[in-house]
Amino acid sequence: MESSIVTTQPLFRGTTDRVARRLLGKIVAVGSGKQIAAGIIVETEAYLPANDEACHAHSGRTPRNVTMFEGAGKLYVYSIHAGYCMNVVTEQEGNGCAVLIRAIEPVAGIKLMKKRRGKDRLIDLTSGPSKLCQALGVTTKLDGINLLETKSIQIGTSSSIRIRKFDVVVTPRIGISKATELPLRFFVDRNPYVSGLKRLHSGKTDRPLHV
DNA sequence: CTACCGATTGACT
DNA sequence: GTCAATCGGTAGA
Repeated sequence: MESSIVTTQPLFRGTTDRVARRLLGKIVAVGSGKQIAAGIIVETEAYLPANDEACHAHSGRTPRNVTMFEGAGKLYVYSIHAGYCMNVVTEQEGNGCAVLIRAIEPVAGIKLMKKRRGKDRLIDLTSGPSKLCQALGVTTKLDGINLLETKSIQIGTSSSIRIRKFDVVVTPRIGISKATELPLRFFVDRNPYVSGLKRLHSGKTDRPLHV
């Protein structure tokens, strides 16, 4: 069921906010065989190349954010507090922008994710940017990797995973102190794994994407 | 070198 | 609801 994720270059093409929207409903899979862990992306945020004070690249290159300037399709992983956050770099080389993956719905490797997280309930595995990195085993070792070339981590579609039709909700980004008004957070309406304030959903959060 | 600070999480009132 | 632990990155002396 976790077989062959199809990753295509057009998936990461276009403006950062468009890519953030497009990544909803796509599969992210890390590892292979018995050690695979995977989920469906249900929440993202866009960090723009210009006029975005919340973007790590806003003040130019630093050792941490170099990957953000390496063009669409690179994986940008950084450490924050006691964990990691993973992003898909967007747009052309030199722009400095990315899409943060904030939440996924688990679909494969649940046992492995529970072990890595030290939690047993599904809702505690991947309902936040640092949680999902821990569940998937993503660290800064994967920073800078090219998603179009590697098999260590794959983001795309899978013919063996059926995705339910879904509505998208757009809100300001959360957890930041600058540029807090820009509507650059995208999430799957009513999906229980979305992080943050659940009252922003249109109804009960009981609608998994995996069917 | 020291000091400050998060694109967070989890424990607690 | 509030709040502190945590640690690598960053800026500044």
